[in-house]
Amino acid sequence: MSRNILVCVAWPYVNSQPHLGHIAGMNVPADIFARYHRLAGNRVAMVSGSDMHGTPTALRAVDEGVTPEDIAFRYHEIWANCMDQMGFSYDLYTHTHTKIHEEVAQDILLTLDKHGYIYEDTQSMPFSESEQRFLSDRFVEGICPVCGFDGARGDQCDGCGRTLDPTDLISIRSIRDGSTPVFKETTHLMIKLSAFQKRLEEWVETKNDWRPNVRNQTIGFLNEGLHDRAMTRDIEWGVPVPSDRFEGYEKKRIYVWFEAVIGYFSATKAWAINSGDEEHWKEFWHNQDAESYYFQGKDNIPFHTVLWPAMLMGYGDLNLPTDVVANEYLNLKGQGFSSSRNWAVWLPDYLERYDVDPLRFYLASIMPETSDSDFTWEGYYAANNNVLVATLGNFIHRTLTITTRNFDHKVPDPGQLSPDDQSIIDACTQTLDDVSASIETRRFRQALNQAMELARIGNRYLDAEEPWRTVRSDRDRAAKTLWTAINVIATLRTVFYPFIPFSCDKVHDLLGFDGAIENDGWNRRVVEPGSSLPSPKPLFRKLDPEIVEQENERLLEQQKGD
RNA sequence: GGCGAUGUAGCUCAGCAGGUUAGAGCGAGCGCUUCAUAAGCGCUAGGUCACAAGUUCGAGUCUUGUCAUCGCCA
Repeated sequence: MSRNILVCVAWPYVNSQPHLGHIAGMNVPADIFARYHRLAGNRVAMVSGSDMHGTPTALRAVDEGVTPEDIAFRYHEIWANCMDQMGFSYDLYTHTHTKIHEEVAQDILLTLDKHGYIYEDTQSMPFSESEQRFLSDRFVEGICPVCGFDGARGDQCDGCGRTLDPTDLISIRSIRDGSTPVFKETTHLMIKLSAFQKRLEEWVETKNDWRPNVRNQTIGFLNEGLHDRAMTRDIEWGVPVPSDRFEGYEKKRIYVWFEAVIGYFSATKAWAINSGDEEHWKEFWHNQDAESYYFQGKDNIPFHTVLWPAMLMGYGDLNLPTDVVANEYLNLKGQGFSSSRNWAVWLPDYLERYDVDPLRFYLASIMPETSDSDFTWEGYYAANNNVLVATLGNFIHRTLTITTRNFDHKVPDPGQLSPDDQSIIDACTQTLDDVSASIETRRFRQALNQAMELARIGNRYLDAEEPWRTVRSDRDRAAKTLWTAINVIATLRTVFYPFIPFSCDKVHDLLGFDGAIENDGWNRRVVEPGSSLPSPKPLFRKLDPEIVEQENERLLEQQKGD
């Protein structure tokens, strides 16, 4: 029975270009998951896009003296291009500065209000008299009252890490013009999160298959008790507050924490409209059998396991997350990726010089599923040359080379398989089942290892059967061996497709298959005896060992040059 | 400060309803093979399972405490 699978990927804010740390824990697993499900015959909607209204984007605009739109669209374009080049198979990759997103976000706000979950409250906020505007937390700085660091922001001190309130800052000033703000009362809309406490607790209780950190952190968050939160703020950049319902909010916007998550919903609607069936989104949000998976970083867990579900509950009749797949972080040579310090392998830069699949493969193999992991060029090099080329690529290439040379570019007819041959075919079936089960339960590294194990089985099988020898002494024997090995390749094509789709398309062609892989389903497409095979070409490029040194140099240069 | 996750061979990780000599892949050493992008296959070496105390006939596997890393909250 075909299922409806909604794949939601975190919305990056667009204040820099993407680097490997951004994609390793979110886009890569989400795409593996989505491609697997499509191949398995399920209906998938995979959506995400740029969070245009994030504070970092507005801050960068201040730094550069341009508008937030300029920054947001500049980087959105780069992101969208990279997503495409990486083969991340979004059904829609959009952004939050669209008409439909605005409408949907406002509709959610108004509906929550109609259901009694919105109220007004006043708070004291820094106000710039020179600019006649309120300054949100990140737009003021001053001396930290705890450690004395001069440059602490309104929300946090970078000197000691302490969380702050703007009122705590000594010698508070605006980061925009250095003027000293005064504190003024301002009114905001609040969401009554406390109303959802019990329902959320009961709901989370049922989620036994969530990863331990997701589940426990959510329970911990709920145990502290939910506090109502402001969901508007004094800023010009963002989604306007509906003026026919709320007066005096012309210069306020919906708070980005509230609005950005709505992107999952608005993007599904936008995708449905694009696809020509406006109601199609309901199959993923209303249909109670639909499943939804949210791929996130570990810093975002409560937003997706508590706040967003609360909003959905308050709105009514929308599906809550099936699972929130939160990954840890990818580091770079032991240190966290940092845009500001230019400590990063930038994706556009990578894509200019290297292939996509080796990166997808390496990132999947070191996916930070249970703890932070580390990208190194040594590791990348080794994964490419010692595993991708040596184990997988070599198995495929040696099999096809012997076959095409000795059987006139035709798939040999195996006749009756021996028990040894049959056990290899059984291993193919087993691998399909194993990889499927691992991806279903979101264990991506394990799935990848299980897939690679089949290539090792294939290599051992060839070494044991020695078809290059039997092709002269016992041609029927060689035919059985090679037909069997080619069927292993057909299986590898399937089980690796979620991870390295570009290479699997090539394998599909090397096997002389027609049509698209996705039409073949999650199975071993049986290779027909007598069908013709093109001349094999190596799937992967071997890397020169020197690239390790070069790339490490490059990282240092990049930092210096910044 | 509170909460959560993580800490197992050089590297990446399994193992955790407690039970024979702690496993895999990569890397290293040795050997075999030559169909293959000098790729493949086999064997070997390599671990005080972060540290300490405790429960138990028996603990990477349970309890408590400590330390380290990362994240969240205050």
